[in-house]
Amino acid sequence: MSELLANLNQEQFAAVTLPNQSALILAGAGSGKTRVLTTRIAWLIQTGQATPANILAVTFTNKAAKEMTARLSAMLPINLRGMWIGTFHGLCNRFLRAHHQDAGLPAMFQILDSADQLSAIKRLLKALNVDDEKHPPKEVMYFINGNKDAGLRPQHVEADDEFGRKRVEYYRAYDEQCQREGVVDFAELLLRTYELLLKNELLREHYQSRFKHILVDEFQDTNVLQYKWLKLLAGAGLQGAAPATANAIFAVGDDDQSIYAFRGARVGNMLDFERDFHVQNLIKLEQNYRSHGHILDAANALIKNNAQRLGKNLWTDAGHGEPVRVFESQTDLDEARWLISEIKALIADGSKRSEIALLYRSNAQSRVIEQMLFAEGIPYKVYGGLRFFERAEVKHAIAYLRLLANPDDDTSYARVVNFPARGIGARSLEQLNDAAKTRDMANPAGISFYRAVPLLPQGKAAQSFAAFNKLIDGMREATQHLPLKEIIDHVLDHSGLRAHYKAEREGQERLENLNELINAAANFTQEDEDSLIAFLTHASLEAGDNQAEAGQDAVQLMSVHSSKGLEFNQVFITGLEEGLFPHENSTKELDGIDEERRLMYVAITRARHRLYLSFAQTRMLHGQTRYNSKSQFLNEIPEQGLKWLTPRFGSVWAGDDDFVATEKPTYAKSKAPGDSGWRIGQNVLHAKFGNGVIVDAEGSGQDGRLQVNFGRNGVKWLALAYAKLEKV
DNA sequence: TCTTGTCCGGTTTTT
DNA sequence: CCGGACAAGA
Repeated sequence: MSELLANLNQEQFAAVTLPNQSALILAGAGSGKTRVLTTRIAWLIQTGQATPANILAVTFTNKAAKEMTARLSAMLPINLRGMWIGTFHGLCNRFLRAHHQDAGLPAMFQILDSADQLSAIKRLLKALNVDDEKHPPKEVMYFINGNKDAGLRPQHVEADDEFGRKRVEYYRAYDEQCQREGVVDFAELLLRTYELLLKNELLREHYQSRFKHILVDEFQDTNVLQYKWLKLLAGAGLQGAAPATANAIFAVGDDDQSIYAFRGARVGNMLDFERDFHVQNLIKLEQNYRSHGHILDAANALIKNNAQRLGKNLWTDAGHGEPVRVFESQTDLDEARWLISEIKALIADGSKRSEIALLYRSNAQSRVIEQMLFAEGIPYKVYGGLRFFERAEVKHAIAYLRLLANPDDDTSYARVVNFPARGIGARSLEQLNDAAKTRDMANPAGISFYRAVPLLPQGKAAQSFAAFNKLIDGMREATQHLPLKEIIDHVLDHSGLRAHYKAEREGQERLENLNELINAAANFTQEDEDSLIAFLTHASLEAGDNQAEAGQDAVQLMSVHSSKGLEFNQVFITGLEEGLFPHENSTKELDGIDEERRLMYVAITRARHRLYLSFAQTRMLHGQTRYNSKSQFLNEIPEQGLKWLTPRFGSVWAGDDDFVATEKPTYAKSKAPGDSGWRIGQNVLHAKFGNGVIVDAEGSGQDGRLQVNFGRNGVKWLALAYAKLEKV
């Protein structure tokens, strides 16, 4: 016990040993968050306050869940089975597999990843003859997911115009299609689980009495539905305050690191949680064990510019360390050249390449840097590309496997019915689609492609489809009792995938990936479950690491978003320019700049010993040279902690108007009425609509109109002469 | 039905 | 500028 709690600082200790009540732990970057979470679980068990079966620990990424499990098994000499540790989606999947009947799902239900979902929606819209100019599939997808993430079914969505009604109709049709095909998308995993718990009292009470301790990692990233789900599991009721009988939720999060609002995360959940669960135990972990003082000072000073924080200040006893280095270059190419020389120097000084990270706001920025690293022969690894299970050839193989498990999965059917080519084109598939829409009493929603084949009028197409069905059935029978690895091997041969890629000139790499799939299957061991289903779930839920060239000591390139949770000895934050970081699109969203600033905060706090910030005066973007001014975030970091590597005076950035250029500059769009001081991106307050941000403007002075995004209150055009707007 | 050209659009990402 | 998505020829 004392061993368990040894070496915790005062706040960590307090958090770990809190009494059995809900608590919110504000854990700053590098403050030992994971350690507190895992030690808390171990402590609850060791002191006899909980059994493993009483624990539910939920994270956002598989990586975090694995890390937690690994650390726990190092701490506890007991079997961790019975404890539910996993991602929101993973846990919901587990729940739905166990209660698929109550949830109205087939035992073999398949999980659609985002790409599958998009193609399912495309197929649906095509079948409904929807004009995809007016309703682009991507937007329909965002609409559906946005509503599911908020816990809303089609009947809950209000639509006040024709356009809105149409989208709700598509949402409803999409849900019907998924139901018929026996597939669920990511958001559905959560929503289905939530709804089942809501309506089934027996199940709800069972899980409520089981999970006495619910622990949540990265709480600031939860969306509306995830929070509702947690409340339900905790027995906290849906409205208002939780009763005293509610289970304890131990939430760990950092509002300053909330960078996923764009995908539905709601920081406000932290405040709601405090209120709903009468949180008396708010503990701040502010001692940072990662970075030197100057780096933390920069981070603290920057994030102070955000309003609406829960408030937190990182400190360290590791000393000031080195100043933050700043480099200004003429062009993006110069920036890359400087990066290379600096990296070479660091390596020459004995730094490991894998301890050097190059961060950027958007992935497109990596190209220039990559090219130069490649030319110089410096090993590097880019994160954020295609992942293993997202590769086309792997998805094809998976589609065949899914059809073995569930032939009604139309997305998979459509994907491979003509791959490799079997003379079944778009025309034939359309015919089949028509046949599948046939409704009768037995099948009010229509039937799947697979089942529609016998309904086709005799002809060439009907024969081709029948042959394909036979192929699938044949493979299913032949592989029925084989181990997973041999199932896949059989499918690769009999589907013709292997032969297809063998014949292709550049198919070598794809073949290797298919073999890699067999390897993955061979290493995949799942105890008491149907191994094929388990493997398919694994493929959907854990897309697999990016092209990991394991073992190679390489410089790390990634977007700021993907750097969250990681740390490096030396960090370069590149492209610190207005329009790029902060990104220009962010100015059009409510609180957009604040989220960009949190992003910058995340970036800064990745660095242990040395932090570099760089920006370029001109940058090639979309084939055009853009002239940007340096990022406002640079101005928000106090000068005394900075060390400029380039001279500051004579900089062309003395003022935008003094700009001297040989080419005609293309400024970032900034039209605003006259000199009134209104500008795009400005935050404003309106008596009726509340807080908003200016997105567009026309006219000038008192004749001008401003377009303002008021978030949930909509986007409005306001005439300056009438509307009373305050700058915030 | 499969290959070649043109057009468009272009943050961030996990599950 | 560069890749993906779709429309016209072999």
